[in-house]
Amino acid sequence: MGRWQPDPGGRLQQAALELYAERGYEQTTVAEIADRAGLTERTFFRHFADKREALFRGSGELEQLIVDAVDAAPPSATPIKAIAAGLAAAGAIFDADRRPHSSKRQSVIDANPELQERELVKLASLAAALADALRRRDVQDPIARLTAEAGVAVFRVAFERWIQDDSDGDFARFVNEGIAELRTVAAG
Amino acid sequence: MGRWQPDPGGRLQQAALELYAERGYEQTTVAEIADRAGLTERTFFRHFADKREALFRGSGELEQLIVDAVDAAPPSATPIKAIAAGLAAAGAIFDADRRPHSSKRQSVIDANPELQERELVKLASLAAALADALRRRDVQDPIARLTAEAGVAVFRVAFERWIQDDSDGDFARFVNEGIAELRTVAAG
DNA sequence: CACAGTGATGTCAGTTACTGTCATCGACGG
DNA sequence: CCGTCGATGACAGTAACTGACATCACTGTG
Repeated sequence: MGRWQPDPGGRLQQAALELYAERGYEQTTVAEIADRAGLTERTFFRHFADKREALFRGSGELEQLIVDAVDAAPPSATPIKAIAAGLAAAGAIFDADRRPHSSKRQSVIDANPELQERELVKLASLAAALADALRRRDVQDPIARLTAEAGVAVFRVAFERWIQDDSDGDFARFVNEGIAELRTVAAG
Repeated sequence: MGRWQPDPGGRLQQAALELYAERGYEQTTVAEIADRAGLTERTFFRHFADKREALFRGSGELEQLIVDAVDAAPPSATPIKAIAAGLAAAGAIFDADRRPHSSKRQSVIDANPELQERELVKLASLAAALADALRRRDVQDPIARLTAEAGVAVFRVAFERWIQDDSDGDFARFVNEGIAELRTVAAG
């Protein structure tokens, strides 16, 4: 059948997103996803650890992009500024990937608790990676960890605003807004 | 058989914690848990939505306790101070529940990604509830949300320190330390 | 142009989490 | 003593996920 057609992982991801959006995550079986991609259920599980992961392809690359940007921040930058620079770099993916795709994917996630659960894992992974990046900048714990967690909170707020935004603002702008608000919070 | 013996939910929770600790979460089947509790697998799923939930009994009550304490904080308290008061109130459960139990439970969670995933959900639920509590205090978004997220980060750090602490410090002390460090972070 | 090697896929059997349905038990009020 | 009711048991079924092995298509080598 579909043996040796290109990018099986990508086809599976696309099929999963479509089916999750069409009939809901729970109402979709892995066999159906594999069918639409011209593959078998067994092959699905060779590309993705479980049914949820099909929606989180590329999350590793996004994390790496952000971490690299934190590493690239000048040594003189404070921890929170380094994090801000890292998060702003995510715009390179988001602004290219385009909002419609991100929006569709996010609405699928928002409609299902299991997928939200997995999203939390990805964000926690990001937080851990950011904390590590700060430690490489000789930031001590718990400053490193708290800054990383706060940074992820800013990331979430910024992403949400970016998705809902009409005025075609770029992602970095929303990050900077969130950082400014974080300062206000902690000063209280 | 074990019909009509008291507190079936509690017995199931206890059996689950023991088995997860003895042979690991994945190596334990729900049927085994139910067996040890003198019940059937079907009854397990009447008390818990899934295999993971057996370890998170009472998380709702903990959340309620914290939220109530936030609500009880004086109107003059800043958002971050109200959150601090709420988190400190969790000591009423932790200091009573005693560290050995919390410690055993946490080591089981730390040994398994699926359980960590569920723990993240509970923390996210806490964050959402804290944000709601702040909004009831007329705190606007995104201040409410960011403060709540930062508060949960403080909670995690405090809990970790409390578990590892030798000197019998109470939970509230670690919360206040974390809050102080959060201020340092954001000022950077 | 054969042909062996290699990695990805298909096939199949099996385990287990989880659900729906109905029978049954034990407490409790009348 | 009896009927009601909530909790449990018994049983069948679905679907996620895994292990083992066969098979396909591409690769290079002669």
